[in-house]
Amino acid sequence: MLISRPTPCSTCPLRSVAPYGDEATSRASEIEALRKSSLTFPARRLIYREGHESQEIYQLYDGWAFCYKTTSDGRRQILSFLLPGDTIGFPLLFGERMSFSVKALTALTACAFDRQQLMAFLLSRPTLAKRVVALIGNMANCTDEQLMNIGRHSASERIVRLIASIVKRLQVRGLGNGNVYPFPLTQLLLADATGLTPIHVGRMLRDLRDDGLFTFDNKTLTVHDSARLLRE
Amino acid sequence: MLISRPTPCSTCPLRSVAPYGDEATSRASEIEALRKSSLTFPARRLIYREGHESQEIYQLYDGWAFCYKTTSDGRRQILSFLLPGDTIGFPLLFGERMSFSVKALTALTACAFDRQQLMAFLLSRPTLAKRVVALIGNMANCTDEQLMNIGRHSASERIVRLIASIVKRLQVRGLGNGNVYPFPLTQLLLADATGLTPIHVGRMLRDLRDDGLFTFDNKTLTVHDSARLLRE
DNA sequence: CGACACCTTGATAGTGCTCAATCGGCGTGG
DNA sequence: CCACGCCGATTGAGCACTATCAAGGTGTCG
Repeated sequence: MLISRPTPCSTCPLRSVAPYGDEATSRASEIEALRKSSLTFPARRLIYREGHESQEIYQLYDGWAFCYKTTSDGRRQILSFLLPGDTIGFPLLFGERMSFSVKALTALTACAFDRQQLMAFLLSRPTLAKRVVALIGNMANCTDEQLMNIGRHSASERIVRLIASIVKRLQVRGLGNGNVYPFPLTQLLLADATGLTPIHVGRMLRDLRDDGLFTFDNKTLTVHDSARLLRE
Repeated sequence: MLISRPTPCSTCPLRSVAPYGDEATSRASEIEALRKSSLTFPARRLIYREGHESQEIYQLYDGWAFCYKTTSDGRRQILSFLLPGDTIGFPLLFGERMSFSVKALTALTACAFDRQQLMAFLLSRPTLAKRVVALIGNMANCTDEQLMNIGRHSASERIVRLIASIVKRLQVRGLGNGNVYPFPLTQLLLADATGLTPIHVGRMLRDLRDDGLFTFDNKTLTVHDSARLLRE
């Protein structure tokens, strides 16, 4: 847990993968002892509020969530999406206060850890500490990528890159089936993540669909031109 | 060194402050032993290139630098500006490869550390390790702020907020004199940091000047309405 | 002096936003 | 079962904001 597989190029801040066993489960027994009750959240439930404290960190088992900040006048910027296996509330590892809000996007199941216990455990194991440190580096890099994406790309490029980054992460985790992936995002969420208007996102998605890149409806993404979507 | 003062709201990723002694200099003697030769870079000198390895981390004594990424077609996104006291190449603390480039903005003087030595030292001192960890949290938060700034604010708001964040950092470090601050940024640099065009940045700066917010010329920023610039 | 970097202005084009209306799906409650 | 409300997607028309292109001006440095 809290271990990052080498996700080739994902644009995901919080990225502790391997929910169901991988090379890191050698330590599984010790980690299992730290797990508190597993629990569920309904869709749209606020999990953390920006600026608030919390002693609990979660690992996402199933479902999606997203991290965001809001401006004083109500505009929202989504910082990242959390997929199964990700850690919810990662910043609580190095501070007791969340710098952004997190909300459940779908109904989700997760497992809770005590912030301090988990941190103490991770720091007590040098190899784990190293992995956490590498993970932090990845997180920072992904945020930087997103910054460049929003700052220096056109509307349709932003959408393509955001979706590509999510698809890559889904692939790494073995979610999805061939060219078909679960994809519960709405146009409003895509807009808030890319700095665009939901209406304009809709237009761009139509263009991309007409272009034969991908289609999505009914919370399912179907990639028709995988090479073009995922190339750089 | 590598200690972050509580900078109220700065938008600065790499933020190890206190170049010339503060509460942390209690450990100064130990740290001094780690310092390698101090050195200078001319303006516009590339210090790190994205994707390359390096064993040296620098602490900036004097002058400005900036971190950036470039797209395949040459567009540039500036991620952050580095001020005197900041650490150059912070990501090398948790990885041997830089995920972005760093360039000297002005001529600058700095002091070198060996990456591994420094990391080992910081991790061997629990109180220092804690500070590094807090610093990482701050860095992430500042990048998130910048993401929201670019994603959800108008051109002039972006510029105001970017400049406000820099002014706050200058204030914390005691750089600047009353309402006058050193400010070596060009309109092109502001554009690459805010995701705008240099020409448009110029127009917005004119409007802000006409509005009586601030003026800047000759690498000097004069704030006329400090309350309005720094509010929120 | 020439070369260069930087700033400024104008005219024009285009990208993305705002506003308004329609439509379908879905859950809730009568 | 249907009515209703809400959410989300889609379309059109018009506008605002930002980019692009072109030209000229200033300062600095060799």
